[in-house]
Amino acid sequence: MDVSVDCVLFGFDGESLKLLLIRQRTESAGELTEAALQMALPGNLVEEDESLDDAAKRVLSELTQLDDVFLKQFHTFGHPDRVSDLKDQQWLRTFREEPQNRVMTVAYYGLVSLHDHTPAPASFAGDVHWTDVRDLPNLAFDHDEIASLALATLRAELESKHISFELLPEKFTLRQLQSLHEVVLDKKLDKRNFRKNIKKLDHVVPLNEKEEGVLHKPAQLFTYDSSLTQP
Amino acid sequence: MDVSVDCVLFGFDGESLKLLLIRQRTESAGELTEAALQMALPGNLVEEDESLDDAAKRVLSELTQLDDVFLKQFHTFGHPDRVSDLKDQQWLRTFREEPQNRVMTVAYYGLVSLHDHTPAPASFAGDVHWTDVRDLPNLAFDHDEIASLALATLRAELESKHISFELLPEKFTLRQLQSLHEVVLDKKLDKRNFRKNIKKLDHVVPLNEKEEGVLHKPAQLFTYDSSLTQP
DNA sequence: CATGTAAGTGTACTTTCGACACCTAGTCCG
DNA sequence: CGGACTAGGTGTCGAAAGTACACTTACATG
Repeated sequence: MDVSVDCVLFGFDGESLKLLLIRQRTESAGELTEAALQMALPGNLVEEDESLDDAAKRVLSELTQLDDVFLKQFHTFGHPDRVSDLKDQQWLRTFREEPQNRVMTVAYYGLVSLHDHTPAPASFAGDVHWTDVRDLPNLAFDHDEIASLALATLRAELESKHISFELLPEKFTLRQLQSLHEVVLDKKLDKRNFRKNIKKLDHVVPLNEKEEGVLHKPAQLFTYDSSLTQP
Repeated sequence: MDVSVDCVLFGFDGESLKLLLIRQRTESAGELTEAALQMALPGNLVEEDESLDDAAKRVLSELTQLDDVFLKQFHTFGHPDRVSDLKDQQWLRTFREEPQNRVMTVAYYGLVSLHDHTPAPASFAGDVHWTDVRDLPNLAFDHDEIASLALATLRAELESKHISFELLPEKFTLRQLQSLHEVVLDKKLDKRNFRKNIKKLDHVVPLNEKEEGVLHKPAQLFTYDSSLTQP
C-alpha cells in the first residue's frame, strides 16, 4: 500500500480565504484527456525514510518554495478505491510508477499569509492557482472531501489554537485580524467586542508603528509573540 | 510501507477509566525474551481491500468480540523508526511476515461501557487486560504517545461531541454521567451545576424508571436519544 | 480647509458560570 | 416500627462573560 501526504494550503490576502490547487496536465499522445481540466490538492508519496510531517513539509516546499509554513495533520483518508476513478487513473499513469496501487493519504492543512511572503507557486509543478474557498471546482480523487474537512477543521481550531496569525503578515492591524476571522467563520463580528477580546490575549502585542499608505486614519500595528503561548 | 490501525479502547465501570491493553507473548526457543512483559495497544495491519474504519472495527472485533463500538480516528503516526526498536522487532518477528518493514499506524479511540455489554477480551488474542489509565505501564512501540494523545483527545471531545454516552450503559443515572466526566476530566464537578447543564440537553431523556438494588434513595434513569443530535 | 474613510473607544443589558446547604426516599438494622 | 445511614434531588445569588449599539478622531486627498 502506498502512503501519500496531501496539503490543503490556505492563504489570506486581506479580502478572502484562498486555497492552493494544482491543475493536472494530462496529454496522452498529444491530446488533452478528460482529466486535463481537473484540479487537485498538492500532494505526493511519502518517501521511505522521512516522517509524515517531513513529507508534508517537503511536498509543500517543492510546490511553493515556502519553508516554515504552519502545517498540521488533521485526518487520514484510506478508502480502498480513492484513487481508482478512471480519470484519476489517467492522470496517475502520467507520472507514477505503480499508478494502480492503493494509496492512503495523510492530509495536512497549512496556513500562509499572502501579504508579505508571497509564495512562488509557479515552480516546476506547473499550473498552480489560488482559488477562493467559496468558489472551489470539483477536485480529483477524494480531494473535495479532504478540502471540506480541512476548512471545517480550520474553523474549529481558529479561535482555540492561536493560529490566526499564521495567515497574517508579521505586522497586522486589528481590522485585518477581524476580517480574517469573519472570512473563515463566514459571519460578521462586532468591532468593539472583537477588540475587547483581542486585548485580553497576551500574545498579541501592540507595536509603536502605524499603517502607512492608506487614505484614512492609519491603524496601529500589532504582532504576535509566540513565546507567550500559554494564557 | 505497511499500514496498521491501533485502537485505544476506553472503558468505564462507574469507578475509573480503563484502557484495553494486550500483553505480548514472546517465547523464542522456549524462553521468554525481554519483550515478554511489554504491553501494547491492540492493532494490526490493514488488509488490502478494507477501509481504515473497517480495519479498526475488524481488529477490535477480533480482540474483544465487540461490534458496534464507537470508534474514531484521531491521529496517524508515521515516524520511520517507530517499530524498529530491538524488543519491538523481537515481538514482530514472532508473527509478522516482514517484521522489518516500516509501519505507519492510523490510531483510533474507542469507547465502551463495562456495565451492560461486557467485552470478552480473552479471545484468541490471549492476554488482554483492562488497565486503569492512571496506572499505565510502559508500552511497546510508540504506544505511550498514542495512548496519551488518545486521552487528550477524549478529554477535549467529551463535552463538545456528545460521546459520554458511549461509555455508559443504555440506561444510566446522572450520578454515573457525572462521575464519568469527573474521571475523564480528572476534576470534581458541582452536582447542581452539572445537572443544570445536562437538563439543557435535549438528547438526554428521563425514563419512567428508577435504579434498583441500591441501599439508598433510588435515582431516576436516563437514556440517550441519538436522533436528537443537533441542539 | 472641507470631505471622505476607517480607526478607535464605553456603557448598559442579558446570559452564563460558579459557589453553596438542606430536605427526601429508600435500605438496613435493632 | 423507628432511627440511622446513604445518595438523590433541588434554587439562589453574585461574578463574569457576552452582546448590542453610536460617536469622535486622525490622516489623505483635492
